[in-house]
Amino acid sequence: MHIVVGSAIGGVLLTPETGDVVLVSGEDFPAEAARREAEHPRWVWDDTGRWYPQLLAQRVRVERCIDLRLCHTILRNSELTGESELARRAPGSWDRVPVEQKAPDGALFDVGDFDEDDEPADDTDPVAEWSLQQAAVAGSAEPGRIGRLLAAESAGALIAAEMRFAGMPWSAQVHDDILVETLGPRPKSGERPVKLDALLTEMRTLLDVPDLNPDSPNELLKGLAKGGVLATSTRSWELKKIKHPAIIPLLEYKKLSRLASANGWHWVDTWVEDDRFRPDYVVGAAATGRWGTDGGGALQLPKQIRSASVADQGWKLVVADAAQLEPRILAAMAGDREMVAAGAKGDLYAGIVESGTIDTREHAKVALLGAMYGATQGDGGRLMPLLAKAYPKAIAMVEDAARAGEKGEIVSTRLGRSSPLPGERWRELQADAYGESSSPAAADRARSYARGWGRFTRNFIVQGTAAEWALCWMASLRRRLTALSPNIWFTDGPHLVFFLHDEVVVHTPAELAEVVADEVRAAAKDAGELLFGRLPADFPVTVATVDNYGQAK
DNA sequence: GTACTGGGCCAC
DNA sequence: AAACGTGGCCCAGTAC
Repeated sequence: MHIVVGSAIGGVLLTPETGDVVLVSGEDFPAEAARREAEHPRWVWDDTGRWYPQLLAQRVRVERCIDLRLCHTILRNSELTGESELARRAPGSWDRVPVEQKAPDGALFDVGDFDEDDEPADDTDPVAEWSLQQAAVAGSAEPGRIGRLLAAESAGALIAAEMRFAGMPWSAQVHDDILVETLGPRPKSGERPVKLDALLTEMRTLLDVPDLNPDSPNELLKGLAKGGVLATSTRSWELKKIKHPAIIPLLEYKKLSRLASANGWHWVDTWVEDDRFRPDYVVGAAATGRWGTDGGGALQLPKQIRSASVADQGWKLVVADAAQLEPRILAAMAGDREMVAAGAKGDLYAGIVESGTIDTREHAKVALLGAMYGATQGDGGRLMPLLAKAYPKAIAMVEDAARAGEKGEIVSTRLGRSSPLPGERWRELQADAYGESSSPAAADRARSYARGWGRFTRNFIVQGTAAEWALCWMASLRRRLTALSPNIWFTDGPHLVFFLHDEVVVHTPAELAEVVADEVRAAAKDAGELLFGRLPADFPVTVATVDNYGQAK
């Protein structure tokens, strides 16, 4: 049973699969949704971010949905549905950025101005779009796979909205303590924290450059030169190679100033309210299906401040991450039983060493990462060929994906998310390299761009399939957590509060922490089966039950 | 003032 | 050791 939700003059139009179409006022919509949720429908709407927050605000939670815009994007691009009517149509309103989303710098996209020549949009009816999508799935060679992807993506949209609603526990007080400890007391605006100031004074003295400006790479380079330090750039790892007493306070300065600017007092003021951190998750932000965030920098919470995420009194954080997820995805996807076996004992890299393929764990790691990223130099590039001998199936799969990308072809994940085509400029460059007026330089450049796109497609299939695994993991975990404490509002029981590629955090009453940990593991098993059936591939998760996020790992 | 780019660095 | 994928964010510098 599904119910399509659309807006109409006078309110919200509900179109159930069977039964009458109903118009309810916007005000009555949450109550009506709550009433119908009892029958466990799948809600079908254009953008989860447009409908679900108002439901959550009225304490209405839904079990299942289809996010038409997210699904539209997948279906338009997927190789599995390339022949569908939906994919063959000219771009329309479903291919546009939804009106709520913001452009960089905070300006709103004006959807009306998207294309001046466009007719007024006549394709916005969600019922019609839903029919097209169902037809696309039904006509696909792999309806099961693509269908699972759409369900998982939509579950992700619900989870993103719920995590935003719940917020991640965040103690402004503990965060402030960390800042005071490392930087000194909060300075007046425009002033440097005292510890940064002391480091600057020390640098200036050691270099004998009283006007050294450490905040501009250009100025810093000049200042270092004036003090007799010849650096080619101001990157930390470059500076580390230089032996000079001023380098030590400089590196410390860079570290502290990063903390102050990215996650300092201003960050807390902006992103933490009522001891909750609420980033805006963007489902499917990356082409690979990985999520992004809009504001708050939730993709890059430095380890330094994670201990400020503190569970409520009587509650715990259950922090779980999938161990070596991407290489395991690679092994399972390729059906490489040797590589799967290497990971069976828990540490895949150690398993590779044990098999006699590569000498040390560290080498095994860079070689495998190199295979997935397309390393050509250093240890990764050098050692990767050893893997090709021991694990031909796995390595052939990523190599094939790279070759396809170099030719400008599409590659796809396990469930059928497909890579975009390279841009206009990329094609021009390739065409120029074969044209009559081609020069050796143009050919070199074309080859270099081709290899670049090959690295993207090589990584796409692994990163994208790992993102699918993570979506399935979370979707299953969400169901399981709800089942643990049914009939109560979800933030009063164990619930997801954070997600980062291969890691989740659940905020839970302490007495349920152990059960939650079991459910996290069980959900990982579900995810493996959803993607790979009964193939004997393990996706172990490490689980830590802690009082604050900093204690995990 | 706003828009854009590159440098640098954080996360996975 | 530092080149090899996906992001976000802050800052400085520059163009308008």
